[in-house]
Amino acid sequence: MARAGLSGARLAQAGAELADEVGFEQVTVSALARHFGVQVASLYSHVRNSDDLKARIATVALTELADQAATAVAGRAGRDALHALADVYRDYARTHPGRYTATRHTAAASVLGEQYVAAGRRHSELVRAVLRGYDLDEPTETDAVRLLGSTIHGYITLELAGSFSHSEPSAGDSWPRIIDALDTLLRSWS
Amino acid sequence: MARAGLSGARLAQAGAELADEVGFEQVTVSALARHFGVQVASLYSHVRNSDDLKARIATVALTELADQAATAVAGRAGRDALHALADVYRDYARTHPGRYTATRHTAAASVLGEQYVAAGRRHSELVRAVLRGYDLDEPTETDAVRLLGSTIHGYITLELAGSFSHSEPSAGDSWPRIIDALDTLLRSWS
DNA sequence: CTGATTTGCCTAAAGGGCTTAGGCAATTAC
DNA sequence: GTAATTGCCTAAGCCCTTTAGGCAAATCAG
Repeated sequence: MARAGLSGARLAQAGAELADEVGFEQVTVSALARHFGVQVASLYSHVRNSDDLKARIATVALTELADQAATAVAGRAGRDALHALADVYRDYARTHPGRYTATRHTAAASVLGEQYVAAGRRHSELVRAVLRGYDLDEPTETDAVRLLGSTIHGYITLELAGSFSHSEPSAGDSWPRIIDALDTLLRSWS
Repeated sequence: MARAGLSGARLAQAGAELADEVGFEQVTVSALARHFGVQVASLYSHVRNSDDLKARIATVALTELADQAATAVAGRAGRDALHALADVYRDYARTHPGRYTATRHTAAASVLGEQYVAAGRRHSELVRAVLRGYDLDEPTETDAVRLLGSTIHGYITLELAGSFSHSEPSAGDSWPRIIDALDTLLRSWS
């Protein structure tokens, strides 16, 4: 019988794609086995269990997102960098909703640790790099990291959940104005 | 055999408490049946299915939170009202993490609709009431509603996930400073 | 290239959650 | 007190997870 050529990495990758199609919560060891035309038990040679699979998907997504964010921020500063960074997150969430959800699957930290945590650190560093254009002192800079993270993540989460779709203006119109407001705020933060 | 005295409302209430203990995702028809010392199938006379149960819990939580928010905002305006409102959300999430998570279980809208949606509208109205202290024109007021919602919800989500627990200052220290920054921003929003 | 070892996928089986169907007993209504 | 209703029960089927043990394909030694 021909082998399917599975591996931890291929499962994580296929799982990420599946997450975008059916939602991260619906990604299951069984569904992935069906996708590869393979018995469910066969996947357990490559992932420890369901949590491990989800953690791997989360790590793939968080790393991919960090790569895109790094590219977007490179060579920009201030307001320009802020918009570029914010847009990367929002665009990623809109094109890859399952993967975006996966990035927040924080159980990943306790299961895989290492790579997931490393990707998380890259994100923090990128936000701090953008904030260097606003010269803030500690602890204000940390407050600002948290403000940006909260607002961006919060907006994306609510938009993905459809919270903005039943009222005017469109979610896409409010977005740049809100990022601009944050830029103004950062510029004048004591 | 003595009856347990179940009802949709009691299940929703017990489910909410269970959510705070074990996490909203772990609230299951089976777990709830165990809690009442009753056979699993018995719950199906009171809730349509698992989604219905979760939607009821979400509605209980969203309504309870709206009540608390309304009380907190009553008689306050401007910065004062903003802090009071924001604190209600954060405190609720910290004391009732399972219930807070439940409030964002938006599948609830499509299952139960009515009450859940009504509670959601109350939240929007409260935020708009607070914003009346900052006189903003449309569409800026809507942008501001979304900014506040995003930042507050985002911060709470990240804090609950432990994202702020491995760095200084504490999540409790950044919070009032971030809300103050939002107050300043709203005061000067074009 | 052949034989031994490793590795990949398989079958089998057990446990748990969800859900429906149908029955008996406790409660409520008359 | 009897009849109608309602509440909880047993039984059974389906899906997902996970472990154990086996056979065959790939890989490695000589």
